[in-house]
Amino acid sequence: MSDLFSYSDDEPAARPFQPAPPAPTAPMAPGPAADSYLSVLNDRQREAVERLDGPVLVLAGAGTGKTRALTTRLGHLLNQGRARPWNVLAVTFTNKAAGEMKERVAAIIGPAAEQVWLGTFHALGARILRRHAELVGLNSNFTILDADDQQRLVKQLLQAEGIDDKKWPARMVLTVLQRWKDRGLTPDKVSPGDGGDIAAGRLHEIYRLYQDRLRVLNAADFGDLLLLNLKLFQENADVLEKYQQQFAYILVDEYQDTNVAQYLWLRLLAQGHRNICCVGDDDQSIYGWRGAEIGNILKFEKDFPGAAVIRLEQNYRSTTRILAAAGALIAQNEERLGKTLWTEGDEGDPLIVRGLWDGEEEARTVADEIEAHQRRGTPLEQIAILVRAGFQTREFEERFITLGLPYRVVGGARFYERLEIRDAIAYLRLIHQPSDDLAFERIINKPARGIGKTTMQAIHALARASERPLMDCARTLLASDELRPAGRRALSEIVETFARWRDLATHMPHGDLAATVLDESGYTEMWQKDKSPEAPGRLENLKELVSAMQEFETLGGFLEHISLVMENTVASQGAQVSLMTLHAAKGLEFDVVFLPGWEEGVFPNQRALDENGAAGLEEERRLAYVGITRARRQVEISFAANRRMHGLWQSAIPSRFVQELPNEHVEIMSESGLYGGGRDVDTLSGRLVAGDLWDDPGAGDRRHGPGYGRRRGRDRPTAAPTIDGQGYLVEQKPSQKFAVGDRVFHQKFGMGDVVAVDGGKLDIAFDKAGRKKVVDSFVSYP
DNA sequence: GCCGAGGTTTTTTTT
DNA sequence: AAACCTCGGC
Repeated sequence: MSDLFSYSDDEPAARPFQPAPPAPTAPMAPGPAADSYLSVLNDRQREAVERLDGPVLVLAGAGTGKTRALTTRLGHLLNQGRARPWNVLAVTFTNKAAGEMKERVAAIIGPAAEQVWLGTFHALGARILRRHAELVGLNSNFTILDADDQQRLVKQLLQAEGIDDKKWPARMVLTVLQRWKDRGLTPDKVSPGDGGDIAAGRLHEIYRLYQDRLRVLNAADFGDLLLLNLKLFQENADVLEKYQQQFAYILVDEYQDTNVAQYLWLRLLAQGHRNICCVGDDDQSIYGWRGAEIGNILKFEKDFPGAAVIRLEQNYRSTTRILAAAGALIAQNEERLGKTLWTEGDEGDPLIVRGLWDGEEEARTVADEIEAHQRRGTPLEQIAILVRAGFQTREFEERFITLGLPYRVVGGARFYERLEIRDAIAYLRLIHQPSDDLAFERIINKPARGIGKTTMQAIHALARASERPLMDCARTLLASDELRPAGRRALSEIVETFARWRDLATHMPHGDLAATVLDESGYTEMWQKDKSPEAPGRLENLKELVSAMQEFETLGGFLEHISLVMENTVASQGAQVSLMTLHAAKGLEFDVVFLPGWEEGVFPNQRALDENGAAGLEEERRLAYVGITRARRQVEISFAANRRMHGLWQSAIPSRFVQELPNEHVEIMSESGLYGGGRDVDTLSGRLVAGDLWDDPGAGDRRHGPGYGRRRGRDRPTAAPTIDGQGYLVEQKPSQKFAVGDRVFHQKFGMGDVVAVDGGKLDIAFDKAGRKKVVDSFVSYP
């Protein structure tokens, strides 16, 4: 019996898609309008656009015009009259991608683009769910919980169940729950043993409690938006059929990032017309940690027999050397469909790889290089620094601030995640949806209005006993004699005020409502009285929130926006260098890309390696591939020999990815001694030589001297670094063996005693620098 | 219920 | 090193 609701890893779907119907008999006659947008496409892209029927997989390498093909396809099928806008489902992963697509489609077909079901998986899932919420036990005004809400909720559950939330942090518990949801597993599909010993071996129980709690709160988390769609479709054949009929054409962007739940959702919806077109690049699958199933794209042809597979391999972005380097790197991965990018463009410059002494020097060097690029005419907004993890931006920011170099951090702390904004939203949520206990708890006594522990305990006790929302219980308690007069008065006042606001919400524009609420609640006043330096900024943010609300038709619409979109509202002003994580950079391109922090443990990230082994390494490598392929003209990679992490110095060795780059496309600029740590350069397998400026590791202050920042190409000083393509592949000499108690010398930290030995890593108590962990090759006997 | 001292933990990536 | 948390004193 077929089971479209379940997923198997290695077998084709129980009831696979039928082969594509034969291509339309009458060839389409492209009108003049069609010509204009089709003529700019290459043959492959054009095929991806014109093959409208049956399942199609477009394997689109980086920079091959993937978005253009997808968007044009959407415009084309509407333009051809194949479907009405609302018969098309177009799914993306990010709101940004959705917005871009909407814009481009509008350019082809005009305002009708608005009618297309175009959005992220989550936004579309929510849209469908709101229409049928009652069928899955929710009210249509359900709240979408954000990460913070979820975590608080799990923490409460753990504590209520007497599970040590130190040993099993809510964060960790939630991650596993989310992975289950990503895989389409509802509590009934999870066995008691599946959680391992997490949450004292009671994770499945916690999962069930968590879901129960969400129902009571009339809330859904991100995973539920998909999961409840599946439940809805599974239990209501008529609803499913309606959508299957409606969506005559389905388009999916970034297919390599879909998780199992999303895959099942698509597979169900595609059953109606079987016109599904997925665009993706297995080499850019970098969301495995979020449940993305690279297998979805790898087995597309099995799932959709007869699927047309179209490869887009002509790259319009990068130089041949960048493509060659990226290609050689990614070729080390086993799990891939295989693509070879090519370009008609220039050869370009080699990639630059720099070994530097420490993180500070790395930041200094990158900043100087950026200024050099700027002088040579590259605008700042065409330069990006891409890091593995968010915290790595800090060193660069500090350097840029001292230099006065304008920069922006993309995807950092988000507007809607700020404390004051979350508080303000909690007020609005509670007005919109009185059973939102998380919002209730957040603001019922903020600002302090005399609702203390005792009152809250009474409310909680009743809520637990009656399984009713806190706001309800508060009201019940007010009608009883349970509360002490002081608490009662305070509670009564705020509860009544909320009732009044709720009434106000029905006739007042919600922007005004928000202003009124913030004012009357005393929330604004609380920050006005606050003397902390952040307070004025917070008030600014609140004002911004109120004005942002004006753009929305309804309060519900606004709340949906903030739960799902959550994008940074900071508009980029003027020319700025971009600073972001590799993940955030996907889909973007820049003339010049800096890739710092290429050290083992940092990139590839140690935890990715520890937790996911070979698969983790491959994902890290794909991340490197994404990074390199962001660049049009120039890539500058760097690694530091020493880095301060968590307050202590750590030594590191260059990332294995450095060595995986092809010699002929790489130019090495390393400080002498960096690889070997005090060892003579001659002991390296080649001639890794640095310029004279770099020979003295203590020359920190001289590094801004003449000649700095122009060590490439024609500008290179005559006594310049000799770059031998074979040179940098460092043969680590067998490490010298050190023993506990040895007296040793380190270039930066001076003399010290070995306290512990762990393989190649030494724990050393330095006389001056304190205790550090250091790789043994940086240490020698005095 | 608020504040500060002291101790601990942090850093993977995000719809 | 900085941010976060917890606990004890007011």
